[in-house]
Amino acid sequence: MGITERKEKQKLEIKKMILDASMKLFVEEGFEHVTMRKIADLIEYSPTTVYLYFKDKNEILYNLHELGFQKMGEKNQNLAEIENPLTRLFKMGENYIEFGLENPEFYDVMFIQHAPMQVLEQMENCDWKHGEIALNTLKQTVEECMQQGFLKKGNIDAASMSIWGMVHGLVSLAIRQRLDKLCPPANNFIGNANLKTMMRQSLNWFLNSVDQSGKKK
Amino acid sequence: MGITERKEKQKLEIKKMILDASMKLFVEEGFEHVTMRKIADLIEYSPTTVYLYFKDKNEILYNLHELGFQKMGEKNQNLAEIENPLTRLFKMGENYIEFGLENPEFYDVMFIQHAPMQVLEQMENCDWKHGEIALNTLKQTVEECMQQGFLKKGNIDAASMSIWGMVHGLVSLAIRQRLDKLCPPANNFIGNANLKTMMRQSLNWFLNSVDQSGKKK
DNA sequence: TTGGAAAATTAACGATGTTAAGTATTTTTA
DNA sequence: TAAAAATACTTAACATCGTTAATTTTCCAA
Repeated sequence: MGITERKEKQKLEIKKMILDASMKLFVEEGFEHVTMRKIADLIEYSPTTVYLYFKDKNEILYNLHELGFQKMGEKNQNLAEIENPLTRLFKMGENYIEFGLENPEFYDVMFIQHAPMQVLEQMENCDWKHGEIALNTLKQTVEECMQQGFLKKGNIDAASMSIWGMVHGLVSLAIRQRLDKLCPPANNFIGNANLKTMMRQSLNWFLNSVDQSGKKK
Repeated sequence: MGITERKEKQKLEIKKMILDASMKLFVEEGFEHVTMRKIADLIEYSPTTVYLYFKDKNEILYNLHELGFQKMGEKNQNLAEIENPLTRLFKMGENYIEFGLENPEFYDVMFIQHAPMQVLEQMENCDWKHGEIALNTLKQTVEECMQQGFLKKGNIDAASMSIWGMVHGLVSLAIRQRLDKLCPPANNFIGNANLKTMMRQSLNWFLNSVDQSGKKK
């Protein structure tokens, strides 16, 4: 029955068009410019048509949040080959910060906006799959670090949360303009080298202080 | 000329009424329920009257953000008496986390929402005074910790940002529902003891790992 | 008492997300 | 192939939002 098959393909195509349009809007014009009507304009359909493919705006944002995790995953492909778990941990942090500063709109919908979590709450299996996966790879690395004496042994969950918290804290403060006026040269902006350098220094200080393996280097 | 004086007092009173109404709304009903019309309803004036006392909604939110810092300052009065800088640092973190979990709406407008920073950008002297003051007391404590050998000596700014980043990261992840599904007992909610305990453990692990003063205790 | 400033209101504009009802289009059935 | 049924899409509308312009009411001074 090739006919329903084709129809489903068309349906998926339009879904993709909608998501592409949303992405274009929020990457190029920022989050608040992602509106149902502008999306409809871009794909040249009427606003209500969008509702035939997505339940509501939150569902669109949920899908964008998923695409964000996909994009972040791609950036993290350079981690697998790093043997030393502490070096890997540092690179993970560096990747995370870079991703956030380079893709502030994606970062926003992944870790700051309410919308995707609201969608999650109304699903039958309402786990935050993407968050769990990401956190688990962090935990794994933290565990390796503890086993090899790079990190003080202790509650792996607590330690992982510290580290995630730290990098998320830096990135989200930057994205929400809390560091613009605080970091030395007054004219910082997201993507600015100064900001990134400062954040890398913070990460560096943290991991150096935390490193228990005698004096490394 | 007591007449213009009284008028100014009345003007201030209405300003206060507006801010009180806004606070009531966002504390009791959450951020997105703070609307100009609801504020007007509460103070029993027409919506446009609010604009005679505040330039726009952002300016109201800016004032709420200021009140938040005031409230946070009150909570931190228990710090002055703590001699040991590392103990003080821990208490600072604990206070910060508690404040965030107990006043999520205040925390939101202080450290997450765009609005207050947008107001700042259009002021002549556009420093983020409140942020700077708070960060400076943190820096001071970090410096003391370094001088007394509790923390690895290094860039004070970087170290301070690490610590602020960490606690802000934890609180903002919690406030934006990123920890609800992640922390063991599935039914976490803001204000929940589990969440708070987990965060304290993270803070604890962090500061213990970072502590350089031989084996304390 | 009246004229003018100050304070407050009404009405409206252009957005927003979303729903209900109606129209085209396409597919299935007789 | 023509009628019936299902699908796809649009138009119109609702309630809400922040905000501005024009208008009315209130109040004080000459």
